Amino acid sequence: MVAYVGESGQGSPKKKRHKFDNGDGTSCKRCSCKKSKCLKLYCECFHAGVFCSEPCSCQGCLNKPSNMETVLSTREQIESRNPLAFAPKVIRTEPGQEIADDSNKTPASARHKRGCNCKKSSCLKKYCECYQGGVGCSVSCRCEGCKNAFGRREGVALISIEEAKRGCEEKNGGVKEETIDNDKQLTFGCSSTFELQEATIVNEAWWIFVST
DNA sequence: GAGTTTGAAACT
DNA sequence: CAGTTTCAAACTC
Ligand SMILES: [Zn+2]
Ligand SMILES: [Zn+2]
Ligand SMILES: [Zn+2]
Ligand SMILES: [Zn+2]
Ligand SMILES: [Zn+2]
Ligand SMILES: [Zn+2]
Repeated sequence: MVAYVGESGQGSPKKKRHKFDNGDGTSCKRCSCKKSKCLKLYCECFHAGVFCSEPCSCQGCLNKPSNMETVLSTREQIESRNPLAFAPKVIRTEPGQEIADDSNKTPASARHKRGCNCKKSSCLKKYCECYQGGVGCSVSCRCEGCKNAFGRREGVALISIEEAKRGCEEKNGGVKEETIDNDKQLTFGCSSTFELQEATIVNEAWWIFVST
């Protein structure tokens, strides 16, 4: 198995530099778990793959080098249920170019791994993991009323025309009328709903915008 | 510092 | 899979 990344980790570059130096006390704070014993993903230290250390104010902590066996086995247990449990929350491409780039591109280089599920924060507070990570929301997010300052979730997605027609036939009894306008716009309606679908050509293929 | 709000993680 | 509970951080005062 992979060597556990401890506080004095041998694999990590030995940087003593404090991540957050506000200059006034409220800095470099770590976890303050009370019930999880720092052996569940609730604990940010455990979740980040590091042992608890000096700045932590946890109670009944078991996330220590002296408890390496339990830490590792617990970690593997959780990882077996969810292989992405300890993957980086945010995937960044380059340290420099992350913000102020893609306004409406779907791929989105820097994104949260599974997206957020914010209901009340509008993704504009650190309650939102996307916002906290400094990345915009993406199609994998299921946030409501997203106002993420780093980029809002796209309200639309692209699906292939084949997929759209298939859904139309399965759920609505088939495609009703289909018209092609100068090879530029394709329109068809679903039989039962009369819902009009408009498709456009992107990359030599028909695509339909659907709200998400 | 105490109390509230929030959404991920855990549980059923 | 969905609904509920638990949890610790973010936030407010
Ligand atoms: Zn902890
Ligand atoms: Zn800790
Ligand atoms: Zn701890
Ligand atoms: Zn969010
Ligand atoms: Zn998001
Ligand atoms: Zn969002």
